[in-house]
Amino acid sequence: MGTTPQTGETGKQLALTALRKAIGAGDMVPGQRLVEAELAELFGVTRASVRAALLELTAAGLVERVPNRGARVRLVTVPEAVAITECRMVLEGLCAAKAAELGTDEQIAELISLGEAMRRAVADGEPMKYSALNRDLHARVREIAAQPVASELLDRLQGQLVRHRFRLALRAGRPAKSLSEHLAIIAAIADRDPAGAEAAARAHLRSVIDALEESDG
Amino acid sequence: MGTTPQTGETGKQLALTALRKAIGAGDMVPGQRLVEAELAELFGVTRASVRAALLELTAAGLVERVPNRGARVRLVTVPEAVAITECRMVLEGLCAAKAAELGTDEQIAELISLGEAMRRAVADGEPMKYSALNRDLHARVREIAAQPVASELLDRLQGQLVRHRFRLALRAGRPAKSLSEHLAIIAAIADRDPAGAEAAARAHLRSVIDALEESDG
DNA sequence: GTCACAAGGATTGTTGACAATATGTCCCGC
DNA sequence: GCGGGACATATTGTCAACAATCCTTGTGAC
Repeated sequence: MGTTPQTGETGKQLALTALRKAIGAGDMVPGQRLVEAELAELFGVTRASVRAALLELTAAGLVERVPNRGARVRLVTVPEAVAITECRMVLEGLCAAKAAELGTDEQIAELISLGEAMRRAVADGEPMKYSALNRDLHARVREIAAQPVASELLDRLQGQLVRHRFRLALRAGRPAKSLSEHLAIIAAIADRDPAGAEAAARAHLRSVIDALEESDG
Repeated sequence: MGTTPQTGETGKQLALTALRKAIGAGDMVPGQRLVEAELAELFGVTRASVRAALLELTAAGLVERVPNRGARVRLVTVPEAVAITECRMVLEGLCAAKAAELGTDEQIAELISLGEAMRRAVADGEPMKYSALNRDLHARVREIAAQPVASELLDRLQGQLVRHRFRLALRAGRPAKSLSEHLAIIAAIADRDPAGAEAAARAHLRSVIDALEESDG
């Protein structure tokens, strides 16, 4: 879903994916000006396409636009990242509770095996693999919760944190702490305990917030 | 904030406010096609402005767009309204808890007087005034909570519910129930009790969800 | 030396025309 | 009578040129 860079895309879609990738990869640093004409030439599309893409990214919260002064890559400060994560906290809590309510046996078995894979990744010292599994787990929980609205909001919030999440994954000792929190979420969902699942999800993101606040600078 | 129809607006802003108003007022019914050229002539702006406005409204969740087939007013089903309200529930819970934490004495005094005004509005049988005060209260709580991120998400969600909220306000007996729930939220915030405020806010929106589900059709 | 002001340059916002795409219809073959 | 394919139409997506706006820089008066 996230990665569909089909060749036959329309100009706007092309500009959109290109810009998303560039911002995510850090090629465009926060605060950098995004001049429509430059981007148009860079991506080989017209200014109108770039313009549409910039509008969409503005709505997604990735770029900032001032009426007659242009667009810049949005800078997400640490306090803002904390506020975003607080919202994620309650929304993921909602999803975890719903998942505990609605999950089928097979879905829960999948979650458990995902948890096992995460445990192995940490044991083997593969932070990148762990990070990928981490995303899988959150996505899976949201899918089970069958809450498209919450899921969309979470996507939106997540999109603004690419830079911070990247920094966080590299902190020593973080994966081990994160792992036990994730396993607690899985256990509560497996127990069909909505309140417990919500509490576990919240505890996890509270811990992410603490880590964020320590790492300011 | 919501109503700024300044005359000197740019074309896109003009189209945006006009479309918002038209959809909110019900002039454009859900499912209705929104043809760019028609709207452009109707509002006296160019197609590009209408286009930009439609993109923004799509991001806001008010209209639906399929790539080469145009835009329609988005239809929000009752189950979807429930899902939206569930998200509101946890986010407003977060804001209420934060408000209980951060509110100054004056701010809390304001909330209490707002609650008094609501009580009077119900006693006097003025549902419209009550509804306005209701919006004021929620806005005020969010302002005290100082959570721009959550606030923005709530705005977005609220925007999709205009039609349903309208129907809900007219239900008999609803204001009285709603009033006591609101007073409970205010009391918990005044007691500086974050957990209690969150629980009260959740209880309130849970009751809204129940009312929504009863009123399907 | 500093402030006010005006010209210049760069960038966004707008306009109208053009191309691409999807839908609906009609006719033809079976 | 029914299904399939080509045409006509309506609508969106794209393009290049124009107008409006804002920032910068340079100049002159005090």
